[in-house]
Amino acid sequence: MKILQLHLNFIEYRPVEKEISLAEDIEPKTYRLDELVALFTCVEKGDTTETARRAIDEVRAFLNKVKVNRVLIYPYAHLSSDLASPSEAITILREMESYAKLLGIEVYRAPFGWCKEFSMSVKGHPLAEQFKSISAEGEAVKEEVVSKALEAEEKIKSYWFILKPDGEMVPVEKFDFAGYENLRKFAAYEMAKSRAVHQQPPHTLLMKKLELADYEEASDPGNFRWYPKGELIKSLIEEFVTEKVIEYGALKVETPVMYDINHPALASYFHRFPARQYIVKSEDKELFLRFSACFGQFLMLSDAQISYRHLPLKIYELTHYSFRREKSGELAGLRRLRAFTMPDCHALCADMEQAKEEAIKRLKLSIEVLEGIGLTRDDYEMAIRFTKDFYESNRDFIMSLVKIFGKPALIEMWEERFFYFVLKWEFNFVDNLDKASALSTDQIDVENAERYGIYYVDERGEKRTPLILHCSPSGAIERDIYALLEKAYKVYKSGGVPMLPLWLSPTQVRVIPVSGSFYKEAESLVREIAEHRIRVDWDDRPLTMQRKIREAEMEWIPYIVVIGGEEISSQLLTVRDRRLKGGQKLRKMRLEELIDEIKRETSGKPFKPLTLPAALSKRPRFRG
RNA sequence: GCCCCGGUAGCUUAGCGGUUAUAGCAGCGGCCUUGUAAGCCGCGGGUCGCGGGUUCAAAUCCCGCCCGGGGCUCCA
Repeated sequence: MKILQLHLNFIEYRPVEKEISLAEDIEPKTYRLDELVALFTCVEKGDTTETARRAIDEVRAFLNKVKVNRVLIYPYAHLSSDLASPSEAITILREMESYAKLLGIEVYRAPFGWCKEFSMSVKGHPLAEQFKSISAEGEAVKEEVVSKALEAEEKIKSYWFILKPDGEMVPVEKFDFAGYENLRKFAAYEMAKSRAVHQQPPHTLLMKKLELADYEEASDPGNFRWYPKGELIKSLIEEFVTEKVIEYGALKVETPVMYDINHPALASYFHRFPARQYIVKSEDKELFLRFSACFGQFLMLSDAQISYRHLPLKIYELTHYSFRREKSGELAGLRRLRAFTMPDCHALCADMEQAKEEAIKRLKLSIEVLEGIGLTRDDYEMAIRFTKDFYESNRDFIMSLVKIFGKPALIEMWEERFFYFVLKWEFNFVDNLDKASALSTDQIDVENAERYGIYYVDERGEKRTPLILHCSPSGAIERDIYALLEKAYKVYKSGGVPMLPLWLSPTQVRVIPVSGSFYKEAESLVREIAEHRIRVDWDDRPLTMQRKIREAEMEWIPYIVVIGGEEISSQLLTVRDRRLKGGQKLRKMRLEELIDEIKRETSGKPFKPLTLPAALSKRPRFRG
């Protein structure tokens, strides 16, 4: 017996005409049921009333789980090629019905032998769609989940290890995590993934308080608004990542954000995860919003003429945005969004040797990028995932990844390949709630070149399929900001002073005149500093100096310069340095020294002006 | 999507069946103006998330929806 079990919002069906003479008598009107579990049932040769009862026992366990007590038994022959005879089938279906009634289930049965039309709405939770195969012999009942991805997940067998930089591979349960607290948390999160935390993630409070970003109720959940300061930080990181990837040698392109659901090259991708897409209905077609830059770039590459001389060929796009309609309960501040900004760099490689060589370069690139953004190796943990086959023939390569990273890494090894890649690594940030999320990642893809018809021509003039690496050197930009804010909060929690890297601080220098009589001097100081491409502003509001300093500190401003009579007569500035503690906070320095110090510390990083007025009295408040 | 928790002024919040719904910060008006984390006085400001219901009476109780947080699950 085969049962397609669906948890429904509703179903409507209408018997249209009898298909066989044995068909049951019934009034041919429209029947409707709400909030139920439908059992599309196919009776096979060899099924008995015993099979029927066992099937209902199975179903009842599920009903308890989803707290539903209404069931529709719907004869559905299309699930098997080994059907029982109609008379047997009717008997068994009736047995299911009466046994279910006996168990106190509210049960309905659609008529057998009719051609019926029906429409229904299936619920969206992971257990809503299940396929059951109930055997006649009474052996264990198999339960399969219909979604291909979930099916793959079931088959997957993972073996977890810690790989040390010296090359030793230790099963996770035998590894001594002393001194590797962060790695322990990461491993625990990856392997168990169940942890009850009832706390607002700290970064969501900070993103509002610092006027960086906020929820936008008028949009879909997980689509954010960005205030001027947040937009500045975000676009600075975007530009930095882009500069680094271009320096690495990638070709920067731009591709559409939406694609035709019915395009042959994309259909298989789309239909694999239809519930995760945003759909846009246009005049005569349906389009889905991209969840990564893969399609656009692959379609472009499949039209390109590529020679082995061009390889490795690197292509890059910064997606504004990528869309993933994550389930509402999965969204979390800037950590998990439905619309996010994702650098995506692919590399076509001639063969595995070239792919490995290139992967090493990209690993180093990713470390540099995170370092530049302000995350050191203490802030993230490495995971490497691969198939057993790949491991056996590429041990040295895997070791070298860990050696470059320089800390023990979490290893997940799969018995067989069910994704499109043979290896992938990630850097994962562990936050204040002990949640881990991936930042940088790279994958070795052995499948998509063929699927998209991407070829290169080798030395002998023959068409060959390249390998494709998929790398995001920083991960989603929003997630980088999440990591910076969570890191700042960690510092704060342990008694330190939270701040952003100088090159990302919206205001780098705040000038505060001691009183109204020094506004002129303050303004000209601001002009002078701004000429050096430093983000400087000044507090011209009618408040006390103490108050202005307090507010500048609450904005995490790295340098606060107070200007009054002393500074003007001595030609020395009094600079309050956020990084210093207590009595040491105040430094006496010449203007040129301050400028030099800032230029030195921000060298190699992009600069953008803050799009807010330099005079604070002219600034609106976006929040509180 | 399901389960649990929450939503009161721009922000943080008191009130949790019974006068005209608290307060601080912010905003606006005025006063005050020299040394490193909150100067003083006054004035505005509320569809108590939205919709429905129960009640003589609802911010308060019930139902549905929206938004946020957490969990389940998932992350191509």
